[in-house]
Amino acid sequence: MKRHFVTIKDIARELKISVATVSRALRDTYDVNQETRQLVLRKAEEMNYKPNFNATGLVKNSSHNIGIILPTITNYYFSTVVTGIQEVAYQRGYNIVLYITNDSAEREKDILNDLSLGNIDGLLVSVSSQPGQNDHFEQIIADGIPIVFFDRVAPDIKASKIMQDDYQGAYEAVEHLIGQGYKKIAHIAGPSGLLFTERRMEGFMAAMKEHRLPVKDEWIIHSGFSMDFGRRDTLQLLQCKTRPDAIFAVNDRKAVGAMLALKQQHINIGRQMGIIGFTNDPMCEIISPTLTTVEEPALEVGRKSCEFLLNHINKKNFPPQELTLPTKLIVRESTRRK
Amino acid sequence: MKRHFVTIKDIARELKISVATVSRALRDTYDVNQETRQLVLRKAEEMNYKPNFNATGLVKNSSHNIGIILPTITNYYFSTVVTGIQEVAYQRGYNIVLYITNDSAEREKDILNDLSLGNIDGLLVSVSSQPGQNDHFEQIIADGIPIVFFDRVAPDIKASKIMQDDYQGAYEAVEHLIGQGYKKIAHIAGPSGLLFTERRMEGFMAAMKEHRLPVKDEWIIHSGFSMDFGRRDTLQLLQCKTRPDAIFAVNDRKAVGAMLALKQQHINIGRQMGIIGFTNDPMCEIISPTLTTVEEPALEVGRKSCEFLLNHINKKNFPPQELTLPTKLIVRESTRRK
DNA sequence: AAAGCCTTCGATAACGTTCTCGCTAATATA
DNA sequence: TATATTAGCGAGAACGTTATCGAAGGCTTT
Repeated sequence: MKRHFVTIKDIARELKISVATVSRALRDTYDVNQETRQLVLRKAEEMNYKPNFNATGLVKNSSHNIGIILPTITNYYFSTVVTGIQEVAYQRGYNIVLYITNDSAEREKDILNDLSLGNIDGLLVSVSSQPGQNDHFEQIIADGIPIVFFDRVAPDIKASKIMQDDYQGAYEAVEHLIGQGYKKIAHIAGPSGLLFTERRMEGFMAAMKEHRLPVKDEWIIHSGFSMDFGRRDTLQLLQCKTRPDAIFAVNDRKAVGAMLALKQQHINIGRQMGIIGFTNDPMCEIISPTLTTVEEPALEVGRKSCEFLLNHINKKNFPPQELTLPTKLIVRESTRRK
Repeated sequence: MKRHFVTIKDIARELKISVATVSRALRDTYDVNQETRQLVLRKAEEMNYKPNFNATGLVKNSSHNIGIILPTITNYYFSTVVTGIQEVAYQRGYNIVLYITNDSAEREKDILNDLSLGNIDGLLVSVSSQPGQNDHFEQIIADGIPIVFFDRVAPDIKASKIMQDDYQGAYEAVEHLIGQGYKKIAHIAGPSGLLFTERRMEGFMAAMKEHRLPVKDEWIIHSGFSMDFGRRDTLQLLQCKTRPDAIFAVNDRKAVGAMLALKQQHINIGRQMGIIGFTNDPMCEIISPTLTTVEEPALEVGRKSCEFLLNHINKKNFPPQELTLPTKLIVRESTRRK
């Protein structure tokens, strides 16, 4: 029943050298003869040696675990990001440990408190959209645990941040709408206080200004990210004194909510009201008419975030960096005027 | 920079007792006076002591990690299951380690080989749908690592298995179709060799037989789980000598694929052809007409799987069990004859 | 008063690895 | 030839915890 694993002791005994030499041979080439090194490597392979993380962790004070804190994994974007993270973590021999906040700032704080920091080498975080102080993150960084933020980044913290080009993506989205002949463009946005929400807003504003189109205050609504908020925001837009003729939604879920509301009101999507989303969730192709959107490089965001974090963990003095990945406009039926 | 954690040594020094006593006090009440025990517990609380998993793991030969092997997490069912698993794992102080196979039997095998077994206390598995031997799982179980299978279980392995009631769910789905007046019912199934695929097939057959409805061979198609397979299967069904008037799809994705194909062929969904799926993916309510389906208790499957696995890990001689959770029919527009 | 039994605790050895020393032998420098 | 330097390696401590063994002290029983 009880298994026994091959240890460096076994290798040392077989080769009649000391464990120290085996240890060195398996890691650096420092202070060890190339020949003995080869000998050890071959023997290790032959005996199917696998390092014991508990032992290395105990002396190195590390765990080979990286934590991911995010609002949810049951949507396309986040589950894809996690897939990307998993890909590189797996390659580099790290485990990922998932913490799901359900988009609650309080739960986020609880997790951070419970978190036995000794059990985590680094943290990948996408913050909750609920307003809240972010000083608990600062605390953790001060404790020496590196954090990389992705997508939903905390604006005022000095740490690496990976995002898609929200400004540019929004700009192109709105420009596309304008090119299709829409003029009165509304924006149903996410909660304020989130960096990417603001960037998309700025991209929207810039495009409108560039084409000298007016933006009414009533055309801009901040609310949550869910489909239902999209629906509600849209119904509200329909009450405007000057009714918009197109909607730029902060994400696909809200765009879909908007479409559902419009269908219910028998407003023709495309002709009477153009809709564009953000993300490129598979549901864009399921809904009818199909939804024009801005594709986000979710997989790549995941991969890069993880790579950055591992750099922070393994290289001393890897400075915090921000990385912005490009987006891509995908035109479908919901913005076809016809 | 370098943090220092509170250890049982520190507690021992403060209390002027030995580490052995502290260790005992923190775990069992065995061989330790209630008073000293209380003293230790209070001190530990006060000093904010957190056990070092590397140290316990080293002596106990465990890791507090449980592995999850599954085809993908970018769909509603699996991401929800993972959420459920995470919930109970988190509660019980276990980390979860994700391995994604992309539904490839080969990658599954690779992962199992790479898997440093010393680094995993147990495994939660949903097998790939590609045909392949499952003896590598047997090997791992023989090595003393418990496995719990969920959803896509390997039929011939002696281990705990958590599933939804696929037979009953399918039975009710088909009975619903029959109740709506459909008589020529086709089944676009998953790949054969998977237990739940077979169970749904059996439920389908039983309902048809019960109501004395004939089942043509050409009405049954085995293929993959993706939307695109659903589309292709449906186009094939439309070529049948006797065209079916309803389709029971093995999951929602295939059902949606079927709907897309039907829409493309201008066949009215509901009136000319009823459609029912399985899972209750959120997209059921997005597509038009909305999709009737059988809801799976994904979250509960995740929770229970994890609970079972932790039992296997922590209790000696916890026998392998099978658990079947109930499903629920959800009627929407795609089966409304009107 | 001796013998036996609990109860409670401490000393110490593991667990597998890395790190710090210091030693030897070989080579380079003076 | 004498002295530094260096490459290569081993001994042993350390990391935080649990397990084993036995000791001390108190109690009961004879």
